[in-house]
Amino acid sequence: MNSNRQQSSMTMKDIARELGVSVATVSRALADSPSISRERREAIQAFAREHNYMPNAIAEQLRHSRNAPIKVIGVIVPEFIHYYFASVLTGIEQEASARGYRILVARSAESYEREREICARFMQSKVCGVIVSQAKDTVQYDHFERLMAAGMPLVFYDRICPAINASRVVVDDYMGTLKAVSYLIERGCRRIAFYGTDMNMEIAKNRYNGYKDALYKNGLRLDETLVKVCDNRADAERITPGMMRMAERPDGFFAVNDDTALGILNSVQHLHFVVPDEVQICGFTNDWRATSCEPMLTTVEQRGEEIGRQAVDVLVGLVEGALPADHAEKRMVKTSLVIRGTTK
Amino acid sequence: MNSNRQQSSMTMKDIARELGVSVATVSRALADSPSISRERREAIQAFAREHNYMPNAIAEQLRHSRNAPIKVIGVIVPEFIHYYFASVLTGIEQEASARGYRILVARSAESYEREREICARFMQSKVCGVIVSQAKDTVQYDHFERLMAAGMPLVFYDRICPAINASRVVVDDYMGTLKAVSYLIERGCRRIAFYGTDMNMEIAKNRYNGYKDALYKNGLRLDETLVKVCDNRADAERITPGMMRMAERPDGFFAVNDDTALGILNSVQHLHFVVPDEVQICGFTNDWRATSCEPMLTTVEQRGEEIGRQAVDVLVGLVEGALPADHAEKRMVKTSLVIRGTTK
DNA sequence: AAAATATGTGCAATCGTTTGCGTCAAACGG
DNA sequence: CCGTTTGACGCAAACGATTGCACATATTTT
Repeated sequence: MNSNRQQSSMTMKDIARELGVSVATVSRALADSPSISRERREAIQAFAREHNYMPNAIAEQLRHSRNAPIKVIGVIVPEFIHYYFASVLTGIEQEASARGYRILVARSAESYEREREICARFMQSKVCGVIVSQAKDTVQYDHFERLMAAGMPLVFYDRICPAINASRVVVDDYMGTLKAVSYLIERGCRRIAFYGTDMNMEIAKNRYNGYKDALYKNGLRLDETLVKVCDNRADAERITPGMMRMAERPDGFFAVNDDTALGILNSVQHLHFVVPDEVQICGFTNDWRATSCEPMLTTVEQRGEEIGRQAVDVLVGLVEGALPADHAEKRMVKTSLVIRGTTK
Repeated sequence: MNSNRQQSSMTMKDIARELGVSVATVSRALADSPSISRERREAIQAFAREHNYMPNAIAEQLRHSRNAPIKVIGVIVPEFIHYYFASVLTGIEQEASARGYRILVARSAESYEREREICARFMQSKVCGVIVSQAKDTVQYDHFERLMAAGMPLVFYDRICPAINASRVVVDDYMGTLKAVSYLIERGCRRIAFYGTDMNMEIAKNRYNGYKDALYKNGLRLDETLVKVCDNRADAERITPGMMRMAERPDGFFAVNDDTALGILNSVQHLHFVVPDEVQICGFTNDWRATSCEPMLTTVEQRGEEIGRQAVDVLVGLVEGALPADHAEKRMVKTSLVIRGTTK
């Protein structure tokens, strides 16, 4: 119905025509090439500035597509509203922008289907690489394999894909959990419950192993009745009362994320247990809510921003050739335990 | 040091050479043009599929730059980790992706300087339009004006720029606040405190007006000692105790966001006031933490996703010409009051 | 059998830049 | 005064895809 937008496209051709020179001269003048006479150069630059000429990035990219990479990174995030992913995204944006890259962002909504579509779109948008954390849903990896086969640099963060030998940046789940559970033991806990995610995600296994090893190293035995698949608040509130009514009730809880930990906290308080005197609780992430409960939550700081920055660092290395194309760089970011009121 | 990436670029030229035809024929064959013989067409298509050829988006865009817009939207967000902005971003991504657009995302970190740089980068990335919520820092608008002067469609959300007559999608701050404060009055509050942001942001004024009008309409008078500039938890915890020790202490609080409301809740509980019996509290946003406090927070649902979707709808309208280029579409998204435990 | 019509292809220009190479004039050395 | 160097610029090809037009065969019409 309506006319199309103008987008104020002043091109080199326009400048050339206006100043009666060739396009090549304009190009060189704007690139400050010494092979153009001072006067002309300055005249052209002045003219360009006045009419605020901006080079057409599309054309530049097309021209350079043989050698220079397009500085756009595709980023796939399961959800924006989770504190952890938002902080990773912050780190990614920060580092990318510092390195002169832009980011194309998409949300998988934890769905394999959407993840697939996004990969396809990234592929044909000619991004220079992809940074991704898998959807929970994802159990087949054809889309990632297709990217790799096409030579697209790929970096996983957090939720990695064990079946694919790609670069990855993860938090040190094992040590983080081991230290946290050790701390609970040190503070007097003897029966520590573990609320974890479905074991098909790599991070779930590592945290579980950290938990087990902390127990063993401290001479405690593993009681499987204390291990539950539970990774959200609602489930935690459903399961916890039963746990607390066991003959030998837990005196400590470790949860794979703060949402779950908060559910536990709420549950035990409703049952009139005193935290941390009777029950101690430790979460994982250190999100917003960890400081808005009473008492405040002891938790493992997951350092999302650092993970994001590292992911970009690896990807840019791959893209610019600092790292061999087929190299799979594996980095681990250290956690730290943030001690607050839910532990003694 | 290392060789450059391959990105497996199979071009039409490659197909043409391999099959001994011209590039034009390949182009037409892939476009399913009937002017190419059946056999050739199918042979070419098969070959392309097998070698998974993907059209070079860059080249396509360059070619179409005269008439077809580039389907990439630039999005500027102050912070990713705030629940509200994360939900707006979710809405933007969802609608954009549904309409076949991709989003280039950047974070201003509440800084005017960064906002400026981002605008410049978006400009030369040739995005088809920009969706932005201003940084708190921003008091001059030259960067936005430059975008508009260049004919770039621009849509503000949430924090609009009153000095610029651009399209905008905002939440109904006035009515949201009016309804919330009216509800507090209905539940028995007579002295309601208002914690608001610095009044140079449009949303702050509107919420304040909603507060005032709710008071007047219910025959209460405005007491300026109950109005504070305070928009975060730390400040709320600093200010609130003083308020509660006033001769005539407030019996209700309205805060411009949930973070602040939670600070109030925490403060008054430490002073051993019972919520909601002695003090009632209402926030604004309905973020994650609103359900992880005790009692849970009554708050105004801000519907970030809807705002994001509407913003994309307006922008796409502008880009594709459904709306006149110079039209400034102003939309308002209705809020709803979510009643929980901090009110009677 | 000549002319008109299909049918299937290729040529070349185009989008906006970049860049190797050629050109042309002025200046220089001898 | 002629050959060579130098400086300043233009020509044209290239990046990958699209498309109007021309061209060459076949097929049909008079």
